[in-house]
Formats: sequence, structure tokens, C-alpha cells
Amino acid sequence: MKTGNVEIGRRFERFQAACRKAGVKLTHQRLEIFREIAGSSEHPDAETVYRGVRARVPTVSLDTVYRTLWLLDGLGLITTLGPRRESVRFDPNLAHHHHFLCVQCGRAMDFESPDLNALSIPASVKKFGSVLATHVEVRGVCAACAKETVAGRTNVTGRPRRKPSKL
Amino acid sequence: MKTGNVEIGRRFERFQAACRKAGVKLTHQRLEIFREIAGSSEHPDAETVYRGVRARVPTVSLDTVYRTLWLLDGLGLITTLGPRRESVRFDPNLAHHHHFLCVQCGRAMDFESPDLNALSIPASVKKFGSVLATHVEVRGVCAACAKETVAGRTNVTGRPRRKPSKL
DNA sequence: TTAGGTGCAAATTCTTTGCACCCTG
DNA sequence: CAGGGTGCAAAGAATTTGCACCTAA
Repeated sequence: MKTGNVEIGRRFERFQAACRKAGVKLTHQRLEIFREIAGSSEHPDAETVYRGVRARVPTVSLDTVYRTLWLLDGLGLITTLGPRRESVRFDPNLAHHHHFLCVQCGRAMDFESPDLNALSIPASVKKFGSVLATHVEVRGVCAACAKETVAGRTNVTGRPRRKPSKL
Repeated sequence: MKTGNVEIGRRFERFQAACRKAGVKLTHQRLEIFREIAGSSEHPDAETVYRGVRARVPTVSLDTVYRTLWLLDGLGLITTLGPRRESVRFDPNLAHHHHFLCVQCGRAMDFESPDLNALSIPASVKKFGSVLATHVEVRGVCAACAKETVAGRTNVTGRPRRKPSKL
């Protein structure tokens, strides 16, 4: 899975511009960590990124990778898969349904929609494997969090609090 | 968020039938753990289920909750949100895209689809909060895993291996 | 210069495992 | 009665934090 050079270049520009705008420093480590992730269409975890970066910057620390990854996430330069920095959650609702996920507190709400149940998946997906289920994931900020977010701080720092806001 | 009694009853029957069919014992703890999760439309994590069950069965242990939850998952009685027992993964692809998630190995593949990008979300979702993004999550078994799964063992035991199959 | 970044090591939290005893089928 | 299931305590992993030194702007 390779990503075109043109696209990678674009991602770098976006990165540098975002750093400037957000007033965060453009360090060697950040550059290399970004390079590591921007160049792949894999969905690496922190450990994997760490291993890759260490090949070029032997002194980086795993926690810098974590901080940078969350920084990039905060800057909107990358996203995460699934629930955000929360552990696995279980869902007893076996009816076909969909989720609204709050990106602040991690809360998940169910909703139903016959239209969405009837989604047709592009044929190209079949080449990945056999399909068991399909659902729509909507991300946003839930009403409760929107209210709390007084001054719109976005915590771009890459230093998350351990429990963002346990439900 | 409450779930109707009829539906709960149905879930219990399904549970007992599934246990019988899979040949796993129907213990007091399992019943109570199932009751705890079947009765809510929250999406609790293991810790939350544990607290709830402990109110009725003071001696349950957290690890029994974990085992039972994964057992229920293995039996197809509940599902999980997001990636399956994997840590957070990051995605550098900012283009609107969708995911195919392998339920065996956790690998995620991107795919694009103008049709899916154009999904219209039901108006009822707006009451949850503001929508930032929407994407489709397809779950299935990837080609690689399908090949490996020789005898179709589904690991219903609830005793997962620590690293199911690190990508 | 100087506030923001970094590396290190220790702390935390979340999960899983080993094992002896217990209970369902 | 037998083998799966359970609780406990300890091991392991994945993340985060405190802090003193370093460096981009």
C-alpha cells in the first residue's frame, strides 16, 4: 500500500502550515514521526510508528511518539480508528444499528435507520474478505460536551489527561 | 435509555440457547453479567459492567467479567465497538474514506466510495450533538485470516490470547 | 533568551494468566 | 463425578506523567 509522492508532499505542507498556525514547534522528531505515518496507508499503532521512526532517529522515545501522534490528531492532520483513547466497549444491541460517537468524551449513542441498514457496499470491498456486518459511524461532539467546552480549548498539546472525561 | 422487557426476555432466551448449543455452562455469574449488559443500551466497558454486577454478586471478580464478556462476544450475543481488543490506531488518510475491519486480526483497510461519502444521516441524529464526520465501517474476515482459519475454531472460550495476531 | 519539546524512568490503568478450589451438567 | 468455570493474586502491556535538560523561533 503506497501513497503517491504528490499526496505525501501535500501532507507535509499541510503539516508545516498547521504547526505554524497553531504555534507549535517544528522539531526534527515531529517531522520524522509525521513522515513515518504520512507515508503509509497502514493504520499503525504508536508502537509501530515508534519502531519505524527509531530506524532513522535512534534516540526518539516512545512517549514522544505518543505525544506527537495525539498532537497531530489535535491538529486535525490524522485521525484515529474506533473509539478515542478508550478501552473496548461492549454492545448488547444486536439489532442492526449505527453509532454516534462523541470525540470528546467517547460516549456512544445508538440510532436506527432503515436507509442506512440498506447501504450497498461497493463491490471492490469484497476483495478484502468476507463481509459480516456494516454500520455507519458518525463522529461529533455530543450536546453535553458542547456545553462544557467553554472556551473552545482543543487540547492540541499532545499531552492528554489520563481520563479525558470518563462517562 | 431503557430497553423493553420483551426484548430483554428475548435476549435471555437467546443467551441460554446459545450456551446450550455451544456446550458452555450456564453459571450464576454469567447470568448476572449477561443481565447487566443485556438490560442497557449503554456501551459499558468491562469495569462498568463489573461495578454493576458486583452490586448483586459481591464476589464476582473483574477477570470473570472480562472472560464472560469475550465469551458473549464469541457466542455472537454482544458485539464490541471499534477495533477489537487492539490499542488505538492512527490514520493519516484525511480524504473521506471508509474502513474494512477484520474481526480476526484487527487489520483495517481503507476504501473509497463517492456513494458512501454522500450518505444522508437521519435528522434524529442531530439531537445527539453536532456532526463532524461520518464513515462506514464494514466488518468481516480478511482474506489472509480466512485462509488461516483451518478448522473454523471460533475461540468461544472467553480466554483470549494476549496477542491474537499482531499485524 | 525562553517557552515549548524531549528523553528517561517511574507511575497508572487496563487486561490477561496461573493455579487451586468449586459447581454445573 | 469430571471438566469447565471461578476468584485471587501476580504478571504483562499499553499509556501517561514528573522533571530536568535541550533547542527552535
